[in-house]
Formats: sequence, C-alpha cells, structure tokens
Amino acid sequence: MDQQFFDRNSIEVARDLIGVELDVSGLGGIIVETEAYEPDDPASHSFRGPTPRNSVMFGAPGHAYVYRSYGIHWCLNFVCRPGSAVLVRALQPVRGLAEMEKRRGRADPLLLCAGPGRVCQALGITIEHNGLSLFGPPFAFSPPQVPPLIVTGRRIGISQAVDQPWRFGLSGSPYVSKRFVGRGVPAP
DNA sequence: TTTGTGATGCACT
DNA sequence: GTGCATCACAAAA
Repeated sequence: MDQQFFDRNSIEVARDLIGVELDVSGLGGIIVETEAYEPDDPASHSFRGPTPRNSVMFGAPGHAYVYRSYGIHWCLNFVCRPGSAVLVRALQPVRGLAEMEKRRGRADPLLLCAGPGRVCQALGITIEHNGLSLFGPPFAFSPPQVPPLIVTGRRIGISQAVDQPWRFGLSGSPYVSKRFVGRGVPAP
C-alpha cells in the first residue's frame, strides 16, 4: 500500500482494496466492500469540479476524503487520481471488536461495519480525518495473503450513473452492507 | 421479506 | 428550497 497503489483510477483501486485489512487507530478489519467514483462520473462529488467539501479529491493520491452523509453519518474515501476516490462501504471486523461495539452501541458483528456510516462510527472516523495521509498513523494497511475472489455490482444509494458496475465485494462475505448477485471471479 | 419514514447538516440551485 | 455515496425502526404483506 504505497503511493503507486493509489495513483491509479478508482476502479482498479476499489477492486484491489478488497481483502486488504484496514486499521484506524488500532481498530478495523478486512475491507469486504468498496465503490469507485470517477472524475467524469455524475454520481461523484467531484463531477462539478472542486468545492470546499471535495477539495481533497483533487489533491495528491493516498489521502482520506471524509464527508458528512445525510447530515448524520460520516463516509470514508481513499483519494486516487485527481477527482477520483474509493468509498469504503464495509469491513469484516478483526481488531478492536469490543471498542467498535461500544462506539456503535450494539454488538451484532454482521452489522458492526456493514455500510459506510457504520464503518466510520465503529472506527471513530470524523471530519478530523479529512485530508490525512494514508501512509502513516492513524491509518495502517495489510495486504491479503492470497488473492481474494471479487464480485461486482451496481453502486448503492445513488441516482446518477446507476448502471456502472463499480461496486466491489469479497465473494461470499456475510459482512457486506447488501448481498451481491452472482459468483466471484479472481482479481486480474 | 419488502417498503416507508424520520433524523439531521450542508452543498448547491 | 431541494437533494443527498445513510441508518434504524416500524409497518405492511
């Protein structure tokens, strides 16, 4: 997980993040669901150009883009090439289960990090993390031991470019926010 | 199992 | 004023 990893289009990065362990301040787990957002993508915050909110999406790759969702939740993204980013949608909890349950206020492991808002609540991600580099604390990444099986599908919760298959998941994982249809294929 | 709805902040029209 | 890259919980079916 270096500069080169994120200096690509968000579709490749989103796919290659599946199976990677993400830890934030010692809490986290395996990334099992991501979505890609591209510069020319009407569903992307970057589509209409830089604004105060999305400015880090136009900065250097390998930084965190955090925004408030529906006035209530936070969502964590990894910036790739300018104007593109990957939304972290779900984790398989691995480290700091008790602390994450405490922050979430409930214990169901299948719902602990199943959804972008839940991931941020469990890991303690807030606007304070916006713009931070991913190459040092509080962030830490561990690549998978073996290449995971990847499933794809349509992105969730958007109204534009709804047909793009830019949602990626770990095949068969019960920790995703919503079931994928179809069987997994090995990542290239 | 699926559908509806309130909560709540802010970018943008 | 409108529309969200959401979640939890209630109600319908």
